[in-house]
Amino acid sequence: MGIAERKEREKEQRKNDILDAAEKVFFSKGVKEATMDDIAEAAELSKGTLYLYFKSKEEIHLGISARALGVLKEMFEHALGRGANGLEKTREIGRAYFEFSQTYPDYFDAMVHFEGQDLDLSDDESWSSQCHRVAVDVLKLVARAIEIGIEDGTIRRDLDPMKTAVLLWGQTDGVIRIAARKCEHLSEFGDLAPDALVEALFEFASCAMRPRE
Amino acid sequence: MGIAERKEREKEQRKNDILDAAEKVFFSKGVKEATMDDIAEAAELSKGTLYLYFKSKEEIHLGISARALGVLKEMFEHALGRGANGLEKTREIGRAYFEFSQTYPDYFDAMVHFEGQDLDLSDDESWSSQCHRVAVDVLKLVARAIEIGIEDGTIRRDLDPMKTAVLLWGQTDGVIRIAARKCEHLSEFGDLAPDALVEALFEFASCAMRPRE
DNA sequence: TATATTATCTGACGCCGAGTCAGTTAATAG
DNA sequence: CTATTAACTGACTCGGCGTCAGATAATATA
Repeated sequence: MGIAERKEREKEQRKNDILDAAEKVFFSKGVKEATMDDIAEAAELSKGTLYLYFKSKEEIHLGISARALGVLKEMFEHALGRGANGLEKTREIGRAYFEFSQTYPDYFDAMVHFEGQDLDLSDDESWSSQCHRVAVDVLKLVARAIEIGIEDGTIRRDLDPMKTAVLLWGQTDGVIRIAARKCEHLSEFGDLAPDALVEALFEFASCAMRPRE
Repeated sequence: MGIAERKEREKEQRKNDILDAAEKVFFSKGVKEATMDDIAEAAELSKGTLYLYFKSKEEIHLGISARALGVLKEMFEHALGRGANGLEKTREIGRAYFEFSQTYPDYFDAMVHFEGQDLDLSDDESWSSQCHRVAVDVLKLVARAIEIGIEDGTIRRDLDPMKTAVLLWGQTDGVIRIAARKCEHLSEFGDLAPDALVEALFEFASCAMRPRE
């Protein structure tokens, strides 16, 4: 009896459709301004139906955050395949992060939103947990690049991969946020173009991670 | 006729009283959960009166952000007086930032909230502009520490003070956020205690800023 | 001191949006 | 063809933000 499975698939499909609609609405008029009725209309469903698939507007938002993290993870996977050595791979991941923030600014915001949550992991099936799992995967990719660097000698042996990954993540995240949001307001203090700022960060980080000669 | 001035002072006082009340409410039950009626009650005023002093709940929140930034600025000023040289002063400022986040977590959150706004500086008197001005002051303190370092030779000559200040700010901000919010959820991957993470960041940054021998 | 004018304050009310639920419709089982 | 279950609906409730006509207090004027 394949009916149960089909139903299951259809249910997943519905969720996806709703997220598609929510994305359109959120990204066009802003998350705060978007109403559940807007989303319902865009999804061609009644408001009540939305609540059969998502507990709240917040859950929908986190659903989009999960998508964002998925995209980021994919970009990191590609980046990991690029650089010639561990240090370069790490840098490629950093570049991928910046590219992500520029190419998918709305996804970037969604990711930022997730990061701002104090997450409750009690329910494994919640979007919050979903996001967290992907975020951990993403971090592990960074850690992997660092490990490779340690093995091939382009990165200091005394660094702990995971700890350094968290560090790099935090640094890059912080700098990109400023670069993305505040640049224009600081232009009076010289050229602080986003890409210049981010490249400077990579210089800093590379310098700190390279083995001392 | 000193009446106008007295009135002016009283008006400022009222604003402060309202912010005091709002702080209590925001910090005890959370910004999202707090209602304007809660604040009105805490301030022993009617809700309508709040709107004579603040345009919206959001404005009150930004008012608190401005306070937070004020506290941070003061802490940075003290830190600037501490270290023996420019590089050390820069590090002291970093430490002050971490201390700020630990000592005044609610102010830290308020500051984060401000940073998340896409700020409209059209109105010079708005709290948004107020916050921005103090934030720029704060950045300038960092830049000053770097300048001192360049002068006394503890920091590379080729770094632009303001650009580097922005960079350090972003990095530190990002790492502290993760350290503050996400540590417990990453403990499975080794010891990622906030202070250890932040110290590692300072090591990184010092390493990158020091002149190459 | 009595009265007019202005500044400050009030809280009931309008409005809007999140989330609910009793009832309808469609799909599957018997 | 009917019974049962699953999927859907939209009118409704509830609660919070922000408003405004009117009350109250402070100051100016006669």
